[in-house]
Amino acid sequence: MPSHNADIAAIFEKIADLLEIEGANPFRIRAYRNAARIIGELSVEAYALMEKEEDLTGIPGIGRDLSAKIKEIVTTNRCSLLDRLRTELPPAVTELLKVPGLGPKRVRHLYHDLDVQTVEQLYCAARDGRIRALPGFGEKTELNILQAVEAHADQVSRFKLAVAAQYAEALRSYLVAAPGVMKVTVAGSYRRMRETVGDLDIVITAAEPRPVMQYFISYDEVAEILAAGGTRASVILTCGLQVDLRVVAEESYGAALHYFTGSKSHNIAVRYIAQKRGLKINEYGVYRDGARIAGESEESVYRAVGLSYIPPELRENRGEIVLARAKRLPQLVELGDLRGDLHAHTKATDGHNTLREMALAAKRHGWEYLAITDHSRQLAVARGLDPLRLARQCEEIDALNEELEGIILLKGIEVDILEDGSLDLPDHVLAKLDLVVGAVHSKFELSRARQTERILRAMQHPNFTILAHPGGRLIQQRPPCDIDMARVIREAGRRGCFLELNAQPERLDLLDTYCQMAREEGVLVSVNSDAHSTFDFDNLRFGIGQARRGWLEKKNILNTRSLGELQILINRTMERPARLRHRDEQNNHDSLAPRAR
DNA sequence: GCCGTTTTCGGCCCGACTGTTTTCAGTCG
Repeated sequence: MPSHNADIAAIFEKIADLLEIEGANPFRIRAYRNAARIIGELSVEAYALMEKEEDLTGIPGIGRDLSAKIKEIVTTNRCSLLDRLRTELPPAVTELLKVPGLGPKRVRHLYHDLDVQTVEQLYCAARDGRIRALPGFGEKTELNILQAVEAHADQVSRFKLAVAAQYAEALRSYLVAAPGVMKVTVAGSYRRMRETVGDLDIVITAAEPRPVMQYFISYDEVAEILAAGGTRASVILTCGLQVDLRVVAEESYGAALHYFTGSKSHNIAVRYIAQKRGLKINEYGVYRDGARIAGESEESVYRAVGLSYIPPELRENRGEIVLARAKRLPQLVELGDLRGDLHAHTKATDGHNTLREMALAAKRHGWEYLAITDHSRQLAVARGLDPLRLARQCEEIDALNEELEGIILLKGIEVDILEDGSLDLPDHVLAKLDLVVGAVHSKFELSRARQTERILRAMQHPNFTILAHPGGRLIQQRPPCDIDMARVIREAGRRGCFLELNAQPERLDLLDTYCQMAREEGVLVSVNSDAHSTFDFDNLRFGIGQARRGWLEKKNILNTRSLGELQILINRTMERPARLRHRDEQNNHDSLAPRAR
């Protein structure tokens, strides 16, 4: 089996770590880190490109040398440079870099002078007082290392976006009441809507920074103060989340916000462009010959370097800068563009609300339609529906549609895709529904070939509409299934099927890179809540965040369509409630007629 | 190690805070 992109990325990261400890050229190290990121995010496998004899040096950041190393890794599962580095340094020392306060220089000293190779050995050396004697170290540093290792043991590395949001929003409402505060914005990966957040970066404008800093570190939930200077402070909250806060003057708000939103890679690229134009960008503004020319808003920062405004979700240095220069950035979808939701559950299976409650909640969100898609019988733990119970639910939906104004319920099912790719309900049952959402809920560990075939076969069913949570992963709990997603997306395009972007905070599945692929293949994505209660509709904001990270526009999203347009796209003869049929006839909506697939 | 709207060689983002120094290196974001 050839190496996957994730394997290649891990090798490049390891090489970068080891080179850094060796004291190699920092730009060479950066090249490996860049390459690790780029390969890790690539939406197509490097080995697949090689099979097609495509030139890997066409990938930005991959030159002749790295291209050769990728080929070496793919064909031999080894990398001779890494093998050589391993003979010079024990690979475990790279673990020491993860200890806060330890960088490559200190790790090198610890290894060469004290033969410290592991975190355990580091802890013993600190406890025995051997570290303070090293040049450049002192008693305080030794104590910090001791505490960092102790804290490291039970540290949660990243927080799911929705969890971080709870802490961020509470802290934000505390901070807006700080003395003299004008603006408070949570920046960083939170603002970029990454699926997980490592820490919170908060930018504040205020005339006087010091009272704000004092107010911040007095927050009830602050467990530990890591640093607190005049304009910048870092704390750890009781939940374990680190918060970095920066206070700047009003005139620097845009520059500071840009800087603290990142990503790091995006910022480096933008500053490089500035440098080429004889400008300097820092968190206070954009400068020419020491004179401020921009920085009060992010728009002004981008304008100063000849770029159009880049929304935070795009700032990953994945090609957005080239498009911003050409003024061809996508017009990203917004939460308000949604006209309905195509995946929701009720009390009939594992949901918590009745049909009526879900319908009324959807109406309150201002939507035209809501698809009811309870589980099918195979999912016994959720009391999945058999044909009889499903038929009863359909009757209830018909009755509600006749009664309720301003919202239409669609009759659907979240049907299990069985191991062989068949669907969990008979064809004649599925044929009666408005839409069929297919999902894998078992046998996650099948081989890539079998898992891919399973899904392709399911999509070939004439009534199949949407593939739910395509990757099957649960963030930080379950890895994604091994699936050839490129093939699945192409097949969806051929069959006229759609892919779901499931907005549940623990799923956020389709991944952003696959959203980009779907967009390129012309496959529409349905951003669905998978609501199990009326509260879950609010999760759609995270789904829309992920869609925006995947460069999706309103036109790329299935459920931004009106009911009439949706009906054409999903190609079902929906039995419309009598009052709507009457209106249709009056308006002579020819375009609503279903089209043959 | 990559890259080119000055360049195939000589560049490669920038500043705050801490601790160990006694003017700055290391780390972090």
